[in-house]
Amino acid sequence: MTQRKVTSYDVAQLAGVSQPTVSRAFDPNGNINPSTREHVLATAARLGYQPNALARGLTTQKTDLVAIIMGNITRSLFYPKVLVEFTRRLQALGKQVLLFNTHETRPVDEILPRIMSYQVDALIIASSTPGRELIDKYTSMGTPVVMLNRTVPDTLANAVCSDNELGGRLVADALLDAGHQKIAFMTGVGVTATNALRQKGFADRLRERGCENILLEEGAYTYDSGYEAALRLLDRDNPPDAIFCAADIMALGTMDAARFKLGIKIPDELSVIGYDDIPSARWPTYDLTTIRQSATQLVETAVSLLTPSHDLLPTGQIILLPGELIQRGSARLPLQGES
Amino acid sequence: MTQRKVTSYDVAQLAGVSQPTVSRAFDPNGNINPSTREHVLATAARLGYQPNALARGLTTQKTDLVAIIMGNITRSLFYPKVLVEFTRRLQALGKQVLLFNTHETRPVDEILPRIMSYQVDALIIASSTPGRELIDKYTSMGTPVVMLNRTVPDTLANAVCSDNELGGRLVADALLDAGHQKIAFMTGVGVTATNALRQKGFADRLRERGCENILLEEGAYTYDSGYEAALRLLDRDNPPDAIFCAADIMALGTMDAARFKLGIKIPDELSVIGYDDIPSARWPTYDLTTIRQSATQLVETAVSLLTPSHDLLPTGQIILLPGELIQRGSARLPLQGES
DNA sequence: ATATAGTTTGAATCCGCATTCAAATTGCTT
DNA sequence: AAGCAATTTGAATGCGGATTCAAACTATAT
Repeated sequence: MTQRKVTSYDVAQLAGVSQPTVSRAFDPNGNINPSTREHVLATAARLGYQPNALARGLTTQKTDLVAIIMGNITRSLFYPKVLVEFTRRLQALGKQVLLFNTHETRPVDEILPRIMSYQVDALIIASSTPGRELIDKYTSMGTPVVMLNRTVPDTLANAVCSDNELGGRLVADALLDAGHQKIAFMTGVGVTATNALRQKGFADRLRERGCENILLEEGAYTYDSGYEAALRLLDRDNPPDAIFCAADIMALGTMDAARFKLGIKIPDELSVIGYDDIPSARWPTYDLTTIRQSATQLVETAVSLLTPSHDLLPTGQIILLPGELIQRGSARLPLQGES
Repeated sequence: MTQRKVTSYDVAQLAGVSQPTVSRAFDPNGNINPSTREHVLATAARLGYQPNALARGLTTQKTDLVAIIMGNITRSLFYPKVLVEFTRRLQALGKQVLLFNTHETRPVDEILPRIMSYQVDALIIASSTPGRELIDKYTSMGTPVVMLNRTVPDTLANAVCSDNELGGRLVADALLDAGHQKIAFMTGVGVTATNALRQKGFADRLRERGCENILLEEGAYTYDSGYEAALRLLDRDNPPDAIFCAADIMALGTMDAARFKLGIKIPDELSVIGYDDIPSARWPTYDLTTIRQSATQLVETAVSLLTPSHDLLPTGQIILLPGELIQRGSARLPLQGES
């Protein structure tokens, strides 16, 4: 039942060579006679031998493990998509993904040491924000750290972010161009950078164009919170005629609250715009106008930062990827200037 | 920049003890003087020492790594939920998750050896089906293997599944009770066991109650495929007045196709029932009647199979978890027998 | 045939920690 | 105070491969 694992010594013995030779056979750059390699590999295959990644990692100081740390990813399909893109790409590079979930009650900093004990080659942090000290500790020890859609000021780690501020500005322009006056912003929860930047770009641009009164309502990055926040926002004396939600998933809740609970017509009486372009955004029921944030592109960029093609890995870089306004049916279109 | 990692020898030296003593200080059951332990741990903390999990795994033959293998998980939030539940629970047990994605072009069996090279303590396979040989190889080597919602006949691995056949039967009863006659089933893609069992239970029960004509249409576990399949199904001479979709996500597509493309009223002219109870199912737009399959419960059960509280791990077990019909507004309710 | 450079190979060692086993220490008993 | 068990500790070793270095062998040049 419990047969011992096959080791390189077993293969060596059966193949009539020494253990280092087996090791070399499995090293693509190993100095070994091609015929010997062939023989060793054949023997290995016969025994079902597979090098022990732990032992290998111990000597080479390289594990091919990449840790991915994510917060709550089940609010919408955006982060699951990000996760899958990461694992696909990393697997293709021969890396394996060590996955961690941060919980409200279990902050990043507590689990980081546990992660690092596995000697991961790199660290990807998405949708949760670690403390600067730890980040810098690992970065300075030579472990590349890349944050996704989060930044930590004054750190050595790199970050790849959607240009949230630009996204906010794009939405502001779209709403003003469509002639909206009473405009609201539905925030995400907490002081996540993404949330704040989307709001900042949005508010800044509105003000630049002379719109000062922005209604604010707090959501929590969930459908339900969007639904509730929309009710609070719309069920008042002077309700907004346009709502920009910090995330698509809240926009969906907003639309449903408006349409089904309050009987408000979209986009005739209310424009709703989201952020992310999750799959449901283009379902006919919603047909949500939104800022597209490409998971593929974010991940691609993040991964490229991990492979130090540059000799010394860059530090403290923040790469901003521009989003794109996807105009669909949930928001009034810009006036054609025909008055 | 690249300072060497702190090892147990460094701690030992600074603490004035031997390396084994450091090791014992970190072992909760280690035979060590409490005061010595305290001193060692303090020194370790001062140096920022963290035991190397690789080295530890090499000697103990236990890595606290659990591999999770999943196929395409971004079609709906069901599998992301499963994944998050797994990582949460496993993390709580001190385990780490090694995540793998199977791709159409990259079958499970090819990546399994790579996974096993990391000496994972257990293997969880969801939404993709591996070959029996490999499964048995690892199981017999002492690595517990648990499959989720998949089974492989005649294998030593355990499986935890929603009782798909029962689910199908529940839906059949609900539709017949509501007086439906022209009933259709929308399949998932391929010969996944879940899909086939849902269909079997559904068809069997319909036949048992005298309904022989079941329309079949093939979907692919996506919103779009559900949309398309619904069009094919409804845009014919004698269209069904009830559709049971093998997954919620297809049911959503079906509803939108019916309502928005074909102008069919739900549930007055058409009943739609799904399977899973994903979050969107209870959004007001959809209000989808469905079979609830609890991710939490599936995961909980699967994890309990990994911790061999039983001395010898059970083999070849298939645990079926009953689903529950959640009646919402997308399907006509059962007639109250008032004729 | 002999010297020399280039290939291949194996013995020894290391990676960082856990564990075995014997030695040293401590505590109690009588 | 001697005797013995229970604690506590350290030296040595192993886990499974990678790597260094020197030895053995091959090929080429003179």
